[in-house]
Amino acid sequence: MPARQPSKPRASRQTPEARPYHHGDLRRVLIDAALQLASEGAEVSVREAARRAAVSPGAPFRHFPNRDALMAAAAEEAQRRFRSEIEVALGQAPATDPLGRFRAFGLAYLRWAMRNPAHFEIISTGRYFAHGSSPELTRDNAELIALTEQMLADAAAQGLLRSADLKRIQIAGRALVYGFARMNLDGHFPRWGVDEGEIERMAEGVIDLFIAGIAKSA
Amino acid sequence: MPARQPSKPRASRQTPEARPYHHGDLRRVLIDAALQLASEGAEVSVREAARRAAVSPGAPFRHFPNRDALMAAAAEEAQRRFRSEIEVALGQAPATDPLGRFRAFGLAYLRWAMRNPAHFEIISTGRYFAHGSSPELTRDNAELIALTEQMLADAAAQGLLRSADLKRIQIAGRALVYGFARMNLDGHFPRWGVDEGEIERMAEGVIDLFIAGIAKSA
DNA sequence: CCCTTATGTAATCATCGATTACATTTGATG
DNA sequence: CATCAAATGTAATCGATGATTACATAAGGG
Repeated sequence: MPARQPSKPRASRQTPEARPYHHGDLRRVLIDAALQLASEGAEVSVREAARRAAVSPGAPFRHFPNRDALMAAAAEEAQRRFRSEIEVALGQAPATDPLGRFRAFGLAYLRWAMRNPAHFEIISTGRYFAHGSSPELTRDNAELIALTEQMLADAAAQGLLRSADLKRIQIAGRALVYGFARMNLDGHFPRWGVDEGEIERMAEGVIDLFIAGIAKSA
Repeated sequence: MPARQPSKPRASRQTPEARPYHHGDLRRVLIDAALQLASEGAEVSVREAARRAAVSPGAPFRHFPNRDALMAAAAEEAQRRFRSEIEVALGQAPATDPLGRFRAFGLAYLRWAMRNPAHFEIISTGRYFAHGSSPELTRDNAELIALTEQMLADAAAQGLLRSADLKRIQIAGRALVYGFARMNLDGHFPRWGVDEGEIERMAEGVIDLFIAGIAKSA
């Protein structure tokens, strides 16, 4: 090991490989490590995240009271990315076409879920941390739901829908998209997933089928 | 402890509380314990199942090579119950009405999933054991899927469907029903679950909406 | 400068899945 | 019966994990 002067406490200025005692932004690094582990298909453990951050196994507990809190923080980060992508997609959809916006929303939703399955699972499953334990996640999700309700209300106002039961349509739409994402996650799409774009095309087809089903006339 | 005659090897005939060395049907008891644990919301551990069977922590591994194998066996048992209930429902639906059978199938599927959420998860999620590791489960599931495909083909043959893309309809239907079940599982139905039947009524409504969407005319 | 607070380490614990060596039963075969 | 091999259960142990505790080190404000 490199020579260490015991009388000089300023460790931050030591040899290059001498890591300073304090990490800098361990909390953030742990969240990133957790998301990274998940996306690699590995199971997320606090210790492995600590290992990746080159820090002792107990260190993470200075930033998170328990494993669930780390997962909740990771979920919040993932949700920010998810939501950001959806908002970009909606920003390109004309406000005058509510069903078009509905479609764009569903496409962006599924696109992200197909490409970030592990992160989607962390966000949605409530297995890694207690369901209502993250107000940010709850509020964020409620806002997304409110968005879709607004689109359906607009569509109904323009007389575009066959049924007036918006609640039912909204639940069905959520179930359809959520179910498609989870089928992908849970391995229910066998080997026509060899073509990367195949699943995403099917997602598009399913969304279009649904919209055609709720839209007035043909 | 009760007197024990060391010269008499016939342990099965001892005092009432003296458990025989061999359990009798440990394999089955372990599977039931696993399903019981899951339905109680507890996480299933091999040790806890062994505890409930009043057996040593190593005993289960005489019947299952590892935890996943136990979960797979539990999944197979759950799938039998699931499938049995669906077949009963289909037995009461007239063969001449394919869309009615489709509806009955979806209702039975969701009814069981709503009432046995933990077991539904074990069957469907592929998190407790490798996905293709149970041929029985795979085959069983494929048969259920084939059932729905047949219904849709019959409906198309009778000219009941608006679209000829049966594959797309079938995937959408699966996603819808699977998504609804998983939303319930993952806690996406907040507190209008207080009324027990409320969710099941919503499930019915969603299925009807879907069928109305794919059926020809109105 | 000192002292409080934040943050990291080391050591330790209980639980879990899994393996190994050993003990007990069962049941087939002679 | 008697014997022995196979099946099944136990005890002890291992490595990994989440979590806690006591202690060490750094940072920053009086």
